[in-house]
Amino acid sequence: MYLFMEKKAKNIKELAAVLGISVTTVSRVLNGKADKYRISPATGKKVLDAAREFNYYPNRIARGLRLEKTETLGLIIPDIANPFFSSIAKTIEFESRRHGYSLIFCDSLDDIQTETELLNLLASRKVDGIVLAPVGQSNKHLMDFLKRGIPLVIIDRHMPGIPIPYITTDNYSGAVDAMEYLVASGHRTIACIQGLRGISVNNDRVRGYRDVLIRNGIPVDNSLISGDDFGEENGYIQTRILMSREDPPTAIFALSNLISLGVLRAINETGLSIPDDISVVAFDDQPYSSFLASPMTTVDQPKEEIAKIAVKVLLDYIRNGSIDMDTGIMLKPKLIIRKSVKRITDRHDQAQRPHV
Amino acid sequence: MYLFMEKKAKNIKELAAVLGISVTTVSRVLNGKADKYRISPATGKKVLDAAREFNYYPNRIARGLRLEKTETLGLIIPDIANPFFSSIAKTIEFESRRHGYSLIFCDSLDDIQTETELLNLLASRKVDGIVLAPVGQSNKHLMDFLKRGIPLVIIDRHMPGIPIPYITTDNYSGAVDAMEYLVASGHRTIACIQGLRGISVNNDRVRGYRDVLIRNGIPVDNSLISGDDFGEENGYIQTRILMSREDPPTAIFALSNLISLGVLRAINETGLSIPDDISVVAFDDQPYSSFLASPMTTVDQPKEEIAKIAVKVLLDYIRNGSIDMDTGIMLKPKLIIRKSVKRITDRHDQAQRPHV
DNA sequence: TTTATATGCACAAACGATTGTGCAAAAATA
DNA sequence: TATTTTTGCACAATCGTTTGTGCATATAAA
Repeated sequence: MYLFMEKKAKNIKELAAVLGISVTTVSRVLNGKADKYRISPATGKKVLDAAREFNYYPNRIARGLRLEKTETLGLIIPDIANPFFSSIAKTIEFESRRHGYSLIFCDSLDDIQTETELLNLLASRKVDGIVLAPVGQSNKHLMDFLKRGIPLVIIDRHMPGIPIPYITTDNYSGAVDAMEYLVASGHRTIACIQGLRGISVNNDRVRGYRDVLIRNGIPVDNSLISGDDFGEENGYIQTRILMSREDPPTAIFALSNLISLGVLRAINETGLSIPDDISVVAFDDQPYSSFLASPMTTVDQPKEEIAKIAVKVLLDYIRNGSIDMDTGIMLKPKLIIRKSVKRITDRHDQAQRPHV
Repeated sequence: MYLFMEKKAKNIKELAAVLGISVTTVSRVLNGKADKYRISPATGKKVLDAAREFNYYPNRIARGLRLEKTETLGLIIPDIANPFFSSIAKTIEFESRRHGYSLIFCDSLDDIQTETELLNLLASRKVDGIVLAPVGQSNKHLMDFLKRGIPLVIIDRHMPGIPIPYITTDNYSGAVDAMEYLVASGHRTIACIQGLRGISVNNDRVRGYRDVLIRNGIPVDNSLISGDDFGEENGYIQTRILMSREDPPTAIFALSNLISLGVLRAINETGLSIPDDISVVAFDDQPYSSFLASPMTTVDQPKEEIAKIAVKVLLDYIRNGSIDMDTGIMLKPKLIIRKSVKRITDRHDQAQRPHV
């Protein structure tokens, strides 16, 4: 009977009791402060051995209360089922844990109300800091949240004029690369299916789209810039509309991976094929991008870098209690060229394009 | 100046102070126990108003310490970047929050050592319960963990002979459906690229594969059952090997979505095409499955159901402090037929297949 | 008017850890 | 041996809640 009894200590008091010493000493040893408080090596060893033997793990809730830090970070993401975000979440969790932090994960369901509630929830749970991939255009709730003094960094988007550090893709540069490639391939009528208007991600990408056209002397046709949502459905609808025009585009620039899935569905249904009938470039590379009916040319965002840097910036913020609020990091994405863009022989003897 | 000062109460003491009443009363009102302790409605209203006005949110760490429950669940998953798991994670987070629980999310990186550490970490963080998608075959660490008395449910896999409730797909039935379809389409030489051997998920799927062959009078060729990992690379390698045989299979049954991506890569490289040269059926449907070069026929696991039921079972477990440890729920998957399987006209006048 | 009951709230302990300070005993110095 | 210094550890307060119990005052019953 006795043989099968697990030796256990459910709290530091029990552990101290079996050792016949005070909880103070046990705590100090366990926190590596034996030297600072002049605990003898003999006592130190006894404590360490006992902790192992009795399978003692400190109660981190109590610890959090006393230390006023929980070694926990919060992560709020609009949709974890979106591979772009799940990939970022993976790295954030890994990096956090590597630094001794756990992660409370929340999905805002792309809803700003939920996002607001989640921020408060994380605050009441006393996370030491938050990584937020914000939804929506409004940032009033963020301004309010700032007052609580909880370290916060933003990823994916940035909110101009609001003093919160951010780490994002250089969306402008990504769009420019993609568009230069399309233009270089001879395309002149290029549609742009955009996501949520008004947010930085979208603005920057659309700006890249326009600039490249202008720079190449191609008139910007606003009716070719359509859509208003990063989801699949939007991609589908806009493509159906675009392809029913009298002068359909020869190429579509889809501003998100989900949009591009919608584009594919519409093209499938229309019986067209990529790239022969229509060329497509999409933002955000995916593991399956190269296995699609026609392997997709994509703008690959540096997801891992974004996540790593976000955690690093956040931890600095936490440790120093402050940070340069102008911290804004934009990472260059990479154009991955596959087979979804057709090379068009140009009818006009196009003047030499100026280079970027 | 005064106008711009936010009214704040950082803890219940401050709030009680401005109201001129005791923290006891404040706490009771805030927890809806006004009646039980006969707080007058007037006082009750005062407290509620003040809480709102002073933007007071209780410190849930302190609460957790006192109540010995944190209203937090733990989730351990082998790879959040895998869409199968990210989709499950999304539902688990949503359902948890709906019931007032937050989620500490951990990625075990498919590593059993990490998984063990995470279990201890979550224990020391005093989560009220854990949903675990276990990695590896061994379950010794789970047996050890059980002694801690923390409610635990397992998803995706089940561990025979270990008293932990589980919720999984009925993998056997899914495999049977897929195989019956392949056989009905005239295939006789069907390869099976499996994942990690020895675990229930894999065993059950392989058993389904075998049983259907036997039931249809097709000899089981063990050399057609290959592979040992659920990853993409395994799918790739095994396909290359299979396709270089003298008698290559006419169909491949890929036992995971990642394996099927590897299969696609190999087939692509070999210059073959689906379904003309080779048919493919894969376990686990994905959002992009229908947009692949040839839309893939898949076994769709009831991810959302699994997640919902897992949370429900776990919460029951937590509330009752115990549960029937024989709880084991297997949900039927659904075969989604697309265009990756070729209908083969049978050379032999095959006898009527017995039906399931 | 006196006694019994109901009403409305506060005191103080507890949850499990950390830490400034204090106090013996041992060692070093005088 | 007497004094000072060092060594080794413990006391008790604290973090922000929750809650059993108790104590006045107000109301009802006698």
